[in-house]
Amino acid sequence: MTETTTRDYSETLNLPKTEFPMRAGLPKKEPEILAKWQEMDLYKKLREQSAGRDKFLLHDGPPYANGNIHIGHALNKTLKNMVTRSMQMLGYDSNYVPGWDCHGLPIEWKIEEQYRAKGKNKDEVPINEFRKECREFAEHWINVQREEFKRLGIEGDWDNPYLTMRFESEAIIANELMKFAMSGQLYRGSKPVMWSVVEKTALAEAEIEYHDYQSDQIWVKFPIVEAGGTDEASTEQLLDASVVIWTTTPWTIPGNRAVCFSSRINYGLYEVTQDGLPEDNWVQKGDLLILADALAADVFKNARIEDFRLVRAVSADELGAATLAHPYRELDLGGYQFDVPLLDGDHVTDDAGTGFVHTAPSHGADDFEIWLSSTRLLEDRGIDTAIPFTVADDGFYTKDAPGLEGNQVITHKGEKGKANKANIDLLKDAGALIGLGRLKHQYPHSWRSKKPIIFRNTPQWFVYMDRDLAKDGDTLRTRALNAIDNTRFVPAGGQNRLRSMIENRPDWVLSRQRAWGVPISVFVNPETGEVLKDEAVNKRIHDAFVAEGADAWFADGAKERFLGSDHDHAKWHMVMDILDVWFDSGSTHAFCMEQREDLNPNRAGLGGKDYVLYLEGSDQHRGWFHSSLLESCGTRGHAPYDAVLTHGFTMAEDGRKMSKSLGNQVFPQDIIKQYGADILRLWVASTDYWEDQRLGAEIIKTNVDSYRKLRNTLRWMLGSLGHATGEEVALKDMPELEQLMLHRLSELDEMVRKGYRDFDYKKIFHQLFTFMTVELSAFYFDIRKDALYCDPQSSVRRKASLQVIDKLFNCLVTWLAPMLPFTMEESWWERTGGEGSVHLQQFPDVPADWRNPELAAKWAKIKTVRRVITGALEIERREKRIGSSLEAHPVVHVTDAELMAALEGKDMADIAITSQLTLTSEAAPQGAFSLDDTPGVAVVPGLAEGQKCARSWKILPEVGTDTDYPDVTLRDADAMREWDAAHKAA
RNA sequence: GGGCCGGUAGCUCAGGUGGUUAGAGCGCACGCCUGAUAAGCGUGAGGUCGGAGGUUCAAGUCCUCCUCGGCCCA
Repeated sequence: MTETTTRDYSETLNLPKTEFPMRAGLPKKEPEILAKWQEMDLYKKLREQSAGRDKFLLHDGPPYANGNIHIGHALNKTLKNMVTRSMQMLGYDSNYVPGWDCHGLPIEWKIEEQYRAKGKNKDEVPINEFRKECREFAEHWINVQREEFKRLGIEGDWDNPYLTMRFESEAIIANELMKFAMSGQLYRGSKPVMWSVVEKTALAEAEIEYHDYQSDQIWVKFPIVEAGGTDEASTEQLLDASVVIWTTTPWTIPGNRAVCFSSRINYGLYEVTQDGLPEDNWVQKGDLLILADALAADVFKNARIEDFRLVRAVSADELGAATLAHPYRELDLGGYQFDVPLLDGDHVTDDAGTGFVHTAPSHGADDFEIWLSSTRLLEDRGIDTAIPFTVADDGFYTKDAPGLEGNQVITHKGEKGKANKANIDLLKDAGALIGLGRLKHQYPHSWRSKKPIIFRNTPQWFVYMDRDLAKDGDTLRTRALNAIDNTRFVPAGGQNRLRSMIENRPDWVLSRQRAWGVPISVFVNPETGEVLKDEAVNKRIHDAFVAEGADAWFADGAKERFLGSDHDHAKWHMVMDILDVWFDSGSTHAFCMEQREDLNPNRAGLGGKDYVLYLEGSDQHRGWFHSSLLESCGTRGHAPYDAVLTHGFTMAEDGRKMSKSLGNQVFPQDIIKQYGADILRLWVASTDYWEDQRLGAEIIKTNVDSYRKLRNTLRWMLGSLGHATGEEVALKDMPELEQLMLHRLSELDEMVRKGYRDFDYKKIFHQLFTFMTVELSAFYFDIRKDALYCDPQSSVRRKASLQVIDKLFNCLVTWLAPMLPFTMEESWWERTGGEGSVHLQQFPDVPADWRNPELAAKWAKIKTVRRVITGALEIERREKRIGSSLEAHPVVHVTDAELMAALEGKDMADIAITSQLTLTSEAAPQGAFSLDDTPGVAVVPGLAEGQKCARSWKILPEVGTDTDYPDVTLRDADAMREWDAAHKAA
């Protein structure tokens, strides 16, 4: 035996050659890429590149500037970024200007909190000093969030974002408000708000804490004064009866205007049958009371009655038709002569009380709501719908509570005043009280003073929903509903959701009794509620705000300055309320989009070609989508957007809400630090964001795995392309396998473009990912490795493959760039030697002649045959007869003529990655391998004959027949001749 | 309590107008390769389609109820 020293052929192979690392190291790499983008001023290049194109404007909904970003922000901004990047690459000018919401309560709280820590009181600080601190606080968080957003790979005009607190913004917001005033849409009304007597201030829901509190509870009769029974007798019977209510706030009785019942509850007329009651008992034998059946026994117990009987049921119709008298009507106090209607209300239950709810629209949200929504019904019945101001800001009754003036509900120290006792006494005098007690329960308290709060009616500023504007029937509501019809909603369900809100919403309340915001910069006649309409005054206000910000409204001498000399200063009062922040953000289209040259759209819906999209969480149907719609419809007559896209919320891995207490929160900062922003973005791209999504450790891990697979596939392409020369092979000269890949690219191109237009990122991602793993990595690349590594440099097959891989790479990297901007840029730079940016590319034009469905159909057949071959080889492998598939020589029996036709001219050994393969149409012998779902194909496995090629590892009889290279195949011998010639020359 | 939305393998997703044994990728298990190597290839096991009724010759797909979860209201 002679020992042949075999040459090391590996250096003669075109093995993958790339610097692109297998492990990404994204947490370190991404900041470097960001720095490079900054250095090349990518944002500016994008703008220059797309100047003059049709605009696709994603108008940013402003996050609130008061803390680090959370996963919801990350999702939101990432989606927005996928929109802008993809639209830019689809050929639009897709600019993105981020914004921030800066005014409002939460920031005020933080500043107040800081005051408290220093023992300072907000009221002792001049308002503009306080506002300055709020401004600085917002500024700080804007800067923090800006960096966090940039780190996510969000491209936009970060150097010039819009801010609701910028002077120009405040000026335009005030201007928008004054438009509502000038057009008569703004009016002064009233509404009950949560009020702290101690602090003499209105409180928001979030400023309330619930503590135990001992309330006085009373059961009160409201006599029926008008009734409509089924017949005369039943009517008479009702007129002798009373409806009973229960309340824990006796002081609200003067404000009573209605009693609510529910048509879903069963009510009965009950008669007291008890003998021997003391003479001074509040309830006497023969009294007729109407109560919910479920609660009657309980009520009688509290009225100290043991014997009673149900006379008959009382229907909802009877109740709805009846009218009650206020219990104070007969007391001669004046002011309680009005009728008290019975209103059917969903909020009424029969699990506590009497089944009837005392309704004082001045003192409760439910009460106010039902009173307001019953306006028409009440007016038809001749009932005055005015809501009384029964309690002043100091807790004392006003003249609207006749007979009770001088009594206080809550004292300035937060203790119970005499109001409850005074009312209880009056009720006793009137014979209306039937039960009395105390109740310890949870009651709202001010988070600041820890003292109980009350609901009290206060003047507020509203915008009419149903007042005619330009013409009959042209109301803010009808305008908004029309605008909704003309807007595209994705997903479509959002349209109904917004519509039903607009259909049902009450008038728009704009005022807040606050300090940090844009003022309701109007003057009002305090007697009549008339609003001053003077363009000259408005202009002075606007100009001052532009120069000094809205602080100008609160500065000394503001009234004189703005009113000037044309108006009686005694007659007009400055409104010191501020605007609800929803009005601020509802005006972003006015002070950002319309004001910026590079945005101001010529909208498709309005005759132009630009397109405006709003994209936020689905909660914004009630929020930004809503307020922007009303603001724009009120001032411009149409919606500020062409389309509304919504996303769901991010849940923990178990599908429940993330919460601090459950410890199931996921922070974007943590993911970025540990894995990188592209991992987070991969999650966004892979999930169904239209619904709620889940996120947790396992899901992140899945995405990390996907990322690795995707990255390695790219890496291999880059490695192969490391040998590309750019030589072109004509489509018709390419092997079918290459043509097949181009066909697939043409199909994917269509899918990707449609997917981006539909904002359907998960579809794009899943399809591209599956394509890369199944069709590229496991099929095309696996097959072509032999040709790419071993073929001679001159091989057309190899050149065609490199050309196709180049196309594949180009398409994939650009298609994925909106989703994975960092990794695709890294790949792009690796391929181009650091030139330009993938983000400056358009999605590649895919030639029409790549599409070849006939070829695809043929190759589908080839693949079914391949499956049978690999199945057969698997058995051999399991039986340890082979290891590598190159050790095999299967005999493939194809008796199906169609399948056989598809295989015509194909090198099936290549396709099945075997060294040899025999194809025959003869019937297969007994025991040949086949698959149930692939009739007509059977495989008899066998071993490849011949020697193993030292270069390509194929086993062929020809190995040894080349005299120059006796240890390789003839193909490899040719390759070696070329290689040696080239290297000798060099 | 009301309005709207959702619940398909461990994970992420497909499953036009109801129609053969419900699919894919990832993960997992096992095997192969060792020239994509903290990689690549293959095979396999995983689902009473949230639950219960109903319509139908036939339902993951239609209807009703229940349940769990979400957003917005109250």
